[in-house]
Amino acid sequence: MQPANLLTVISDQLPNLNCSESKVAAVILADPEAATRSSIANLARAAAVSEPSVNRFCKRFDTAGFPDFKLQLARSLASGIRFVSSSVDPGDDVTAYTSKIFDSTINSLAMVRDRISHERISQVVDKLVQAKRIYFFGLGASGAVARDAEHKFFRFNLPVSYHDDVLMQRMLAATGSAGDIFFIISHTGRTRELVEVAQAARAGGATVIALTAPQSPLAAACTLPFTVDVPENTDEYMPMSSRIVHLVMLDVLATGVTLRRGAEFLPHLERIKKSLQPTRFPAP
Amino acid sequence: MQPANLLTVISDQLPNLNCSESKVAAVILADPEAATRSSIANLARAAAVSEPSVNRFCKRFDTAGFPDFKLQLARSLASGIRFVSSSVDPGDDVTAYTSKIFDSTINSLAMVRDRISHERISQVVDKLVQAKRIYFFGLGASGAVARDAEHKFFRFNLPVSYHDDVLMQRMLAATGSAGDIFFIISHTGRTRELVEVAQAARAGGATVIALTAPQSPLAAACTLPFTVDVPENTDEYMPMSSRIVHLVMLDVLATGVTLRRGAEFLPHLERIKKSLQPTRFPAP
DNA sequence: CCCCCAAAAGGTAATAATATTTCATAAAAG
DNA sequence: CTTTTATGAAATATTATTACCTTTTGGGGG
Repeated sequence: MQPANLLTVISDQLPNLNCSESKVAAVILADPEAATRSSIANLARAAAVSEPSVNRFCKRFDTAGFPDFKLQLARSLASGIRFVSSSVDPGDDVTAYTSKIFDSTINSLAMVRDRISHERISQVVDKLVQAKRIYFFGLGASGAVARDAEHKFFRFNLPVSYHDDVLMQRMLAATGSAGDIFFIISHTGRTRELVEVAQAARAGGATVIALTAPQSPLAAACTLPFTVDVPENTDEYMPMSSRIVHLVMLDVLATGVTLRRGAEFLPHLERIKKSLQPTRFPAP
Repeated sequence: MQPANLLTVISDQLPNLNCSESKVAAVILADPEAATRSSIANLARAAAVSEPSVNRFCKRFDTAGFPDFKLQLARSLASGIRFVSSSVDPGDDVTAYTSKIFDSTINSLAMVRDRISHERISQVVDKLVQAKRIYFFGLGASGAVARDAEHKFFRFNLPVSYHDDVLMQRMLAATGSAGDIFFIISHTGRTRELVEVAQAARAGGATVIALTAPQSPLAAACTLPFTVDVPENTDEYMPMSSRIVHLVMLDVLATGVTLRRGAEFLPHLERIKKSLQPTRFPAP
């Protein structure tokens, strides 16, 4: 959707530029941020060329003119900064690592948002709506995700549980049958235990949905793979953002199911909400 | 620090705007991308106001004028943060509710990122680094957050546990003493049980940190309130994004602690990572 | 209840800033 | 010695800003 980063394009084209154009390029690449703020006269002066030269430079890069060029530049800078600064260094101070972690999480979410198959979400919601019973399975960090999922799906008035105990998972999988959904959550999709659980559940005729990495053994082993591609953090200091993405995906699924249930389901939700009131101090 | 997203700022200010300013805001929010491309005359016409009104609008939002405003707008658009005006409607299709949920989550994160006190993060990290023992407490959805926190903090080689059982929480709070940290997570901060637990733990000399809403009874009851202000979703269909924000805040804290521990701590983390290898299928 | 004033909001038109085009000239290539 | 290409000066067009004027609004006295 977004065209290639303007700064990259400029530096790629650097050898093909003529004298005054490359002077302009040099000034812009030296401080792109400043370039977005200056006027054409300013920039021309800084590059020691005439204003029309700057204008020609802009048009060369498929922009309508100088103002449009600045706009595009600002855009590439904004998206660029966030991608570049995504890993935490040992020397980072609070401000630095805090925004890096937030930015990288936001990026993962934005990326998945733009790439996720809505078709597939629809299919998964279909299955969940028809389910007689749902099990959420996860281990380690994904155990917490499974627990959160249970907490969201119990509202739908059907038997839902989460399990982070491999033995329980195996036993439940062995007894699964048509109408049961085993919803398996795994960051890597390569955990042997979970793959075996998926196979066992499938053998019994149950539906197995896996929220996991694409092209993983787990995705291959289930009936309906629901894969999200979250760029792997190789950085030692960086937290896994796949957990977060998984949680949001489950929010989406739960919302899909709620909408499918229709408006007559709302009083039920309202009742659940009300039930918590006595446990709380009144709102200010 | 990154300035707040311009679109978010505009919609925050929406109620404080006068007639023509809100007309301008409406046009911009309806199609921000188009706004970055149009001239001031164009936009004024679209909003049925005069050009100076648009200019005044721009200055109200701390920009130098219309061109600068467009630049900032372009920047906000490129940051992966998309502005979301409406919440989920019963008539929404998959595409609509999926992006609404993602966008609203991303927005909450961006908002907290720009408003959080780094000073306070630092203080909390200080406390956590010095802890002899950490308990994470949460109920309901925050129980899953507490569980995730346990999974992140156990790496630091000190006794960490999570509890979502009120009786356990009470008993542990009663036995807490200096050097213990009770880290209480609550979306509303108004759960009576948790407030009482906080008071009990504090009475015993333990440090009580609460990740919760500002100005809540829980924030008042603890030694070190660590508040995040996540706009409340009044919408029936919309999931709570505070859970996600809390998880990311805990990521930040864990990263802070890791960095404090220094490089000699990395082999320890590496060992933990290696321990999982036999449980997995090899990576492709 | 009305009138008048003050303050705020909004528009018109003049002005300033900025960008673009046209055209002339100089340098390089053929 | 052309022809092409690169470049800048100046004119023009576009766009934004300012200054100033009109209308509206709301709030006390008369």
